[in-house]
Amino acid sequence: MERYSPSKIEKKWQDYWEKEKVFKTEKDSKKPKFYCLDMFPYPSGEGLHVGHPRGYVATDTFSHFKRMKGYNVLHPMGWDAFGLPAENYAIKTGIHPKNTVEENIKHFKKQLKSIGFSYDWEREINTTDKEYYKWTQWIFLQLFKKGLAYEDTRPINWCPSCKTGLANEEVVNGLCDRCSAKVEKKDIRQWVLKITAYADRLLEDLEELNWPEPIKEMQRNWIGRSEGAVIRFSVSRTPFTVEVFTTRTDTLFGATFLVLAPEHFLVKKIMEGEVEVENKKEIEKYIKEARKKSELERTDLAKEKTGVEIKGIKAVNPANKEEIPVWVADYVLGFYGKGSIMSVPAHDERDYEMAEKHGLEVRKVIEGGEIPFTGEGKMVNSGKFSGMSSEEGREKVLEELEKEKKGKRAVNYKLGDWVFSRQRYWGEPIPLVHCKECGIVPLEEKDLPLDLPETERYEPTGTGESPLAGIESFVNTECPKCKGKGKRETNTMPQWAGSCWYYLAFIMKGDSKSLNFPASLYKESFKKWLPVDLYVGGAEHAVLHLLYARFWHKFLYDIGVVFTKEPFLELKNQGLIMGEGGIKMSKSKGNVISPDEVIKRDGADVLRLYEMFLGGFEDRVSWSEDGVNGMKRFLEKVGETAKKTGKQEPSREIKTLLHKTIKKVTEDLESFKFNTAISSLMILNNEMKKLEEVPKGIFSDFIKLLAPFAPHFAEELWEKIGGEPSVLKQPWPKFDKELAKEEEVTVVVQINGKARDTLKMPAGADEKDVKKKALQSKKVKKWTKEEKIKKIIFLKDKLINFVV
RNA sequence: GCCGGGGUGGCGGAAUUGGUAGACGCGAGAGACUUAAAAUCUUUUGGGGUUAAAAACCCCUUGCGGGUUCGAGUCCCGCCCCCGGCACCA
Repeated sequence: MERYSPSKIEKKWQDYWEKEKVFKTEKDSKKPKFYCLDMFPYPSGEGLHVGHPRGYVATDTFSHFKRMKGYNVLHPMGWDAFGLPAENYAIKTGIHPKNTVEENIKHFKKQLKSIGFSYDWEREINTTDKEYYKWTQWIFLQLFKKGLAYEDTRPINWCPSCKTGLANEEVVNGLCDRCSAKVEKKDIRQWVLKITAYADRLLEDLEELNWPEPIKEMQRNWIGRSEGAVIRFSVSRTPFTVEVFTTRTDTLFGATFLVLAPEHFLVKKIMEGEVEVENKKEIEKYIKEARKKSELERTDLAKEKTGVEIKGIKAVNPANKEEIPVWVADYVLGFYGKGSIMSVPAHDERDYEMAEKHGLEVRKVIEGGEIPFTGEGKMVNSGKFSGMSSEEGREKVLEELEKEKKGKRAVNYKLGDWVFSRQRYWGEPIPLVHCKECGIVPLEEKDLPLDLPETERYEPTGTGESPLAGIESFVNTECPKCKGKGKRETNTMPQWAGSCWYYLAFIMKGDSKSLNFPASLYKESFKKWLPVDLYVGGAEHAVLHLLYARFWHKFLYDIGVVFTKEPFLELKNQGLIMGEGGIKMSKSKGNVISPDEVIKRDGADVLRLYEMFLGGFEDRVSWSEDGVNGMKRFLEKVGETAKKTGKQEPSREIKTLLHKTIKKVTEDLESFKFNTAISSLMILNNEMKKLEEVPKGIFSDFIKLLAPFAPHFAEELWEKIGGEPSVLKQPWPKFDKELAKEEEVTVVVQINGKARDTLKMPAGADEKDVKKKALQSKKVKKWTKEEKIKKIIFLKDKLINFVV
């Protein structure tokens, strides 16, 4: 048997596709558009492992399918190339990140090309190109001009290892998302984006998105909207009031103490001596200790509730005018709500723990269960509200508070503003100038891009300033407004900035190679191509890239740059590919499989087929080298079938199977069930192979069905049977409903629901005929001999069930 | 603790949404080819029973225990386990 030798034919067809621009997105096309996007990669030094291309293979297969179905498909690729690895490599070796990135991109591109992806490479983008990041800077400036970017010096997350500030989204369980170092709190001057202004829209518009439910849920949780009230407690012997946020106004009568976070402003006043208390030293000591704790330690649920009473002041419960003690405790978080809470130990588990530990009063105000009881019930000990249900009381107490101006309805979010500046080198410079006369002045559009300056020293300073601060020629500039002396902002943008709008750049590239200003140039193309119809990538970006990009898109919508509310209509997450035996692939375990090896040995088509055949697209799956071999055998068998093609008229049986296969493959592709689509192609091939001669018409349709999965081999076979290339430009086969139906069907005969026999019947046979034939069967007679048939259940072309 | 997703042969996984459980692939067994091996081809392959053997036949089987139904992997109730995410969010 002739060996399947992919290396020659794959190169041949890749060259053909490139030369003939087979996959170029059409500019002025009457076809309906389809925008099919991959999450673009960070071009790391290690290159691809077999897990990466899984999503790419799926979108590529899908893009081929859509093109054959008559769509004008935009399927682009680019590089998200700013980020820490290249910079850290530069620190170690002195090689400029620009050079590393260039090398890595070359390698990645070569790898992707060897898989034969149908990207329109003319639209390739790179976030570190000046013509690209001038736009990233431009969008930042628009945010600044609308007051959505502001300077702040609140304590923020600081990674001591990366020596930079981080966004909340980049802190995972108290650890740095990049390097897993313990994140600290540090006061540094930061640029912050007001993503909270979009909280409600980011939440509401999730409804209309066709995204995996877990991702939507993660975004909902991250935004963390809760409705309740802000209640004011006056503090005795001081001019201050303490505000608390609560969702349970109905438990106000049970608030027996107040707790402040160590970061609370009143605690600061005490430390500064503005408010006199009896135990300042004790409080000071407690705060110092709390500060030392990492976020991880502070939020450890198993930890005991610690705290110190602030002696000498009392708060007044606005519900019953009772004076209650005020405590400072680190279980109350400074950054959530008002940084202070009313403590209701009878109806909150954490407050209960605190009260138990420190001997504070527990007062029951809701009936319904064992203390601490957090459910709904009848209100008691609550003055005139006693007797109401907690749901009703919640509203009534709130109304009363509003009337007396002691509180107001409020919505609180867990989502915080986005800490947007980094004290690192390899990112987009922030295009602002600090001027003594004019304050903070934005650069003008014509002065963009603000180039990232050259330097020999990439080392982060650790002082809260970026390495750019040491480059005098960069820092010292003229104020764009008064032309006096100015100093440039030296922070850079985070990793996520470039990926917030890259899907727009692919559209823009179709209009102008160099991404010129102004934005209005691209109006028509944005209208035509947005939103992205299908977006595929890993689930790890749920609250990072996917949230940030939605935020920027909504902003661009507000300022009239784009015309859809959401950027990505449908999202799919590929499941992880594990090593053999379900172990995670990693360098240290030595079980990483490179697609290069598979391609070299078995070819790109085998790699593509196997990536799609291994299991459900969104499921976690394990790689198996034996399984790869199965795909190779499949293609070899297809090659054998091809040799038997002839002019013979197809039989009804093979026609029926073909049309059933067309139906199945089409439907499976539409619902991203690649594994079962491939399996039905195998079934058809197995049947064709049994024939003496394979009718050419049948086989040519089979090639078309195979083409999106194994494009190189399909092209080769298409040429061999005399087809004009490219098979990928052929229309997708249509199935004939009538032909897809079997002429003869297998009807299951059941006795009391148990299958006892099967009958071959002509399709459409009615109950009478089926019953007659069924009762002739020996097996049926055996089971119905003694008993009477009570009931017959009949399903046309499927089953007959005798109940005896 | 809360929220999502799961649990089907030796393995990866199918099952038209209530209708022959185990498609397709891998692996394994037997045979053919070969000096031999690999590759390839043919064939068997959920477990058990019955049988000298085979055909045929029967029973059991989708994490566990109940239920609804003529009929349950699929629906309902109660458990157990695994994976992912969130977690002192007031």
